[in-house]
Amino acid sequence: MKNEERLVKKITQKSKDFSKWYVEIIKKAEMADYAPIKGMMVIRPYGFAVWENLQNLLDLRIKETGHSNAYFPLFIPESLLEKEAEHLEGFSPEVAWVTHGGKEELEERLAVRPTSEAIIGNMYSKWIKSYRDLPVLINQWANIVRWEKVTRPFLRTTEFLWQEGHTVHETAEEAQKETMMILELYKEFAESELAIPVISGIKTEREKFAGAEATYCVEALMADGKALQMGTSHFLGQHFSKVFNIRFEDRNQKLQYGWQTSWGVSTRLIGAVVMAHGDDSGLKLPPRIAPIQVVIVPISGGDWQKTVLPVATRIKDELKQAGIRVKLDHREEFTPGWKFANWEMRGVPLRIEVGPRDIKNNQAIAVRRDTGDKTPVALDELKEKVRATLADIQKSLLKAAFKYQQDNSYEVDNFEEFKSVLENQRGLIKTFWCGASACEDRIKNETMGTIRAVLLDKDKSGKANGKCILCGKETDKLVYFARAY
RNA sequence: CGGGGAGUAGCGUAGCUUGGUUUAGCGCGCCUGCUUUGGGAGCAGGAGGUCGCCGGUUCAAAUCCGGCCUCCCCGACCA
Repeated sequence: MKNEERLVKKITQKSKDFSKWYVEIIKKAEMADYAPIKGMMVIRPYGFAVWENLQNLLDLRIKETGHSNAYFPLFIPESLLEKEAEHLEGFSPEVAWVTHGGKEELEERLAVRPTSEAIIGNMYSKWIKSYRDLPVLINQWANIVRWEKVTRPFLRTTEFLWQEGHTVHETAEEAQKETMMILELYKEFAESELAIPVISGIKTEREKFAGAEATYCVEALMADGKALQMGTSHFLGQHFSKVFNIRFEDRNQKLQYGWQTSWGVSTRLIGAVVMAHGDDSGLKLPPRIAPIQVVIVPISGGDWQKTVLPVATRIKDELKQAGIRVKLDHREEFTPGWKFANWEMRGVPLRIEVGPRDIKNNQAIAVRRDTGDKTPVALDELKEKVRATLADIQKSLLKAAFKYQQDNSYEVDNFEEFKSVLENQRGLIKTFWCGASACEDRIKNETMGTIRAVLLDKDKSGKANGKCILCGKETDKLVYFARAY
């Protein structure tokens, strides 16, 4: 008990003030820091290393499914952004404009991209002439600027990093298939790499991407009971191809407009990882994306440099050779206890302690960040044990997050109960909705709950019909409600 | 964007109401030395500040006034 108190003495408790806890962890773990411009942050090396790991793992999947990376301009001429009316209307409140080059005012304002459909559509119209040019499967990793009014590190920042895929297909079916394939890819990625279980579905008219025919999404439930959108996959139909004139001659020698998709995930995912797994001692990073998977803390004291350090160094080399991201913390200016707490703050999944006692027994102590379990491990089994434990930590983080999601999911069918859940427990509410924007709006006004996703048929598991939670009308739309970020 | 709160050393803060007693104080951290080191070490000595920025009032401003910037909370808006 006393130990636990000491561990948490410097951090705001997660349960007491979630948003303060969140910001504090991000700053203390040196993930990010505020920049002197509203809503902008610096992603510090430790945070950026998480992003790089996450990026590599996702990039691999994007390429495995046939896409290539490219890079398009940061600026979009106003005339291009204006072409798709809904798109412009949706984004115009958040666009940052460049009006001058040096001292001269520009003839035409340039938007700093809030997303790249317009500039990419413009280029695609030049590149696509025949069905033989299709499909076009391009992704770009880029920065985006949206002038948001309320910002929070990683979750919503004025500038953020993301990937955006932009594809063009011969047929609606093929584009639809791509949209769904990416949705599944995001879901699999979130669960197996970030250890965050997600729900998926389609957005309502109100919530869909400006200019899309349909928006599909993956959403996760955070520790404060609010939902966070983790990624979106849009079926764009021919909205953009018509205004950007992306036409091709099809197999029957007829001119046709291309069918498009776009999809993206951002640095927001880092915020999701922080919120989903962290606790009162700091971050808990899933081993798959942790910049440091194993930290070795030698117990200093006496002639440790001659006895303990060589063994610790040997362990480091062995693990490194096995492809494990390992760090040996041999700093003399800090005591072991301080290092324990510090690496816990940074969310390193596994700690290995080596001291004089261990050396006598030819062992080391392995301590898990997720459970706190301490286990002696024989030195000659260490490599295999570490590998297995990291895999197990990855699994158990997902399991714990999944349990949380289950424990905070509700199925209700009367509005009073619905209101009470959103007011008190929060969490995800599965219920029926008639499909009318009027009901959606009223529910939002009265409860602050929004429809995060309309379940796809395949996820409904037998529940075909029910009554709208608000108006009682018979409907087949099963939806997830939640308060959202 | 509206309402409320805040900004003093790397972090947390006292001082502000009632301007001068402050050479701006304290805790943690930092530096040096010695002793320590299995859950945030101890002692001794030391360094570190344009009091968010700009301007005004005054003999005198961290303190009073105005403008601006940034952060937090509540709402509106929004991927």
